Amino acid sequence: MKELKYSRQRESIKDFLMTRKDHPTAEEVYLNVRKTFPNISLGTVYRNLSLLTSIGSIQKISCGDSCERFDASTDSHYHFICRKCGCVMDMDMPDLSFINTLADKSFCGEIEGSVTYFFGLCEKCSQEYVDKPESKR
Amino acid sequence: MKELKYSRQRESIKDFLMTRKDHPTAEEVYLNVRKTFPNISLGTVYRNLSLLTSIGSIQKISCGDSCERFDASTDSHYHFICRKCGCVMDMDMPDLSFINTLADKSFCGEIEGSVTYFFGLCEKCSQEYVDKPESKR
DNA sequence: ATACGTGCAAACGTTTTGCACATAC
DNA sequence: GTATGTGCAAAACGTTTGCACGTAT
Repeated sequence: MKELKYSRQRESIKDFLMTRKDHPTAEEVYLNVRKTFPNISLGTVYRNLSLLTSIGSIQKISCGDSCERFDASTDSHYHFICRKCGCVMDMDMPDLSFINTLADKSFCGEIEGSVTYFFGLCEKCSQEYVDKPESKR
Repeated sequence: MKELKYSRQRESIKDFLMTRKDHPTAEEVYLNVRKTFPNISLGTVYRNLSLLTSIGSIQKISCGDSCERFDASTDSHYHFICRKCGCVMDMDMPDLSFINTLADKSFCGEIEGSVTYFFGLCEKCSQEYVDKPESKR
């Protein structure tokens, strides 16, 4: 069994993620943590992000984007992805886990869970659509 | 506006996808289409897969896996991913689009749609769990 | 003292792209 | 004839890994 030792870098990565409500990519984490640890390497960031994910301390979000994103809040919640600006936001909405029961009814294996992403236009981007004349969209 | 010209390679890619109910990766498409066009390049496969996706002729499935998968059936349906063998299967289950309405109620932007993936054990893998003694799992 | 973490750089797997040639129209 | 498609190879991209050194315990 592998023992977990403290590291300032790991703490700093986790701390940074906790300050953010958007969902930074590994690169963004790297650029920010570098302000505190100028010599930290991208490899270390990846290693720690994946370690933190595996111990359930953070959550990895795979949203069909080219790269993974990370979220310090690990309680189950839903994400929205804006098709225009690409931002990823938390949704504040009721639990949907009953769809797993629904799925199970017509499925022969074993449903353990599900992931749902919503997409569309975020508040800011949908405002722009309303404000601008069609020609400028 | 870019004009779309016929190509035998593209047709062959689409045809191959239509014969498959699992959801091949670009690599798998490449290996199979190569039986008909031994000189086809992986680049051509990627170019055509992304072109077919953009005209809505096929569907791209991003399931947090390392690579994208492609599906010739473009009507909205749900996918299941086995956490053990990694297979991706279609779900035969009722429409869930009402969750978009549900999401919209507590959201400030504009919900255009959603993607849901179910995960767990497929029929085959869940059978193995039942058959084998715990020590062999 | 020793196991675990780090920085660095090289390697990896997937996908994209620049180019000259081939093909559809 | 011309715009679009292709094959090839190189590059880009995000991510992982091997190694020697550093640090926590």
